[in-house]
Amino acid sequence: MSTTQMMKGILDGCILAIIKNKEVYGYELAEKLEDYGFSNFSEGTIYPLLLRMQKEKLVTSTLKKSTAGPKRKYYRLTENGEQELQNFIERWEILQTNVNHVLAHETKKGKGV
Amino acid sequence: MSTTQMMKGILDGCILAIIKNKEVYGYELAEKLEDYGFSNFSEGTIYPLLLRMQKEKLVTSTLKKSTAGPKRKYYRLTENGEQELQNFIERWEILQTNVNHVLAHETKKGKGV
DNA sequence: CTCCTTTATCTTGTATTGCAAGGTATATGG
DNA sequence: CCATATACCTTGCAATACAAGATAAAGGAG
Repeated sequence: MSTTQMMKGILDGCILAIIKNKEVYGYELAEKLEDYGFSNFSEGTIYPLLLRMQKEKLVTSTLKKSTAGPKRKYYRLTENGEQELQNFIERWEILQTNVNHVLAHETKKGKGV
Repeated sequence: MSTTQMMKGILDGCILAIIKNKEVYGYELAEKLEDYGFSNFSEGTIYPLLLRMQKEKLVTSTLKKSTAGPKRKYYRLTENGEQELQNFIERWEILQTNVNHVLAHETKKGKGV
């Protein structure tokens, strides 16, 4: 059991949520996720994931010049992506409900963290 | 993105939580998890997971006769298992906080489910 | 007794996905 | 030309959920 495993299938949703608000590029996205508290994850995670999401038509990308390096690839949500984000939110809420229900089963015995 | 992927590393914690309260056997555990709302998962998920947890010394097992079939293997938490359950709860709370923070970023735009 | 159903466990193989490690490309400054 | 920072990509590995199928024990029908 590790934090790694708990991220499976959840990072996707978080990325969709961030992109929805405004165009972002990969490097920037990684920084934002760190700000949100998702630590210890590398570019080896984020770039393959973005490419996968583009292949699934959840996002589109546009190259734009940067002032300080190679071109940035900005991502934007497609309609499919918005739908998928909504699906993720619903699944996440159900998951939270179920897991918290199971844990309440345990913490009711008195183990306030 | 699927429900399957979102379960990674989370099922472990839920199982530990259920076992903590009272000895249960695999088949029974599967039924309980379904009651808690975890649908669509099979014995091919639960038995390998229980064996893995036993190998990691998180649980111990005892065989007991059943009135209606082969022997049942009852599982019980070890001290390591209790510790791991506490670790899981902490990780789960952090994950919830982070993901909900990201989603608030999105839902603030007005999309009440 | 033999066959079938229900209960209960285990094994094998596959797909998904997070991540470390390492590689490539562009702009600026010495 | 070379070093550094920014930015992106590829390869290979490890963890794990699950479908499909095998095994085993007990009770009832014929």
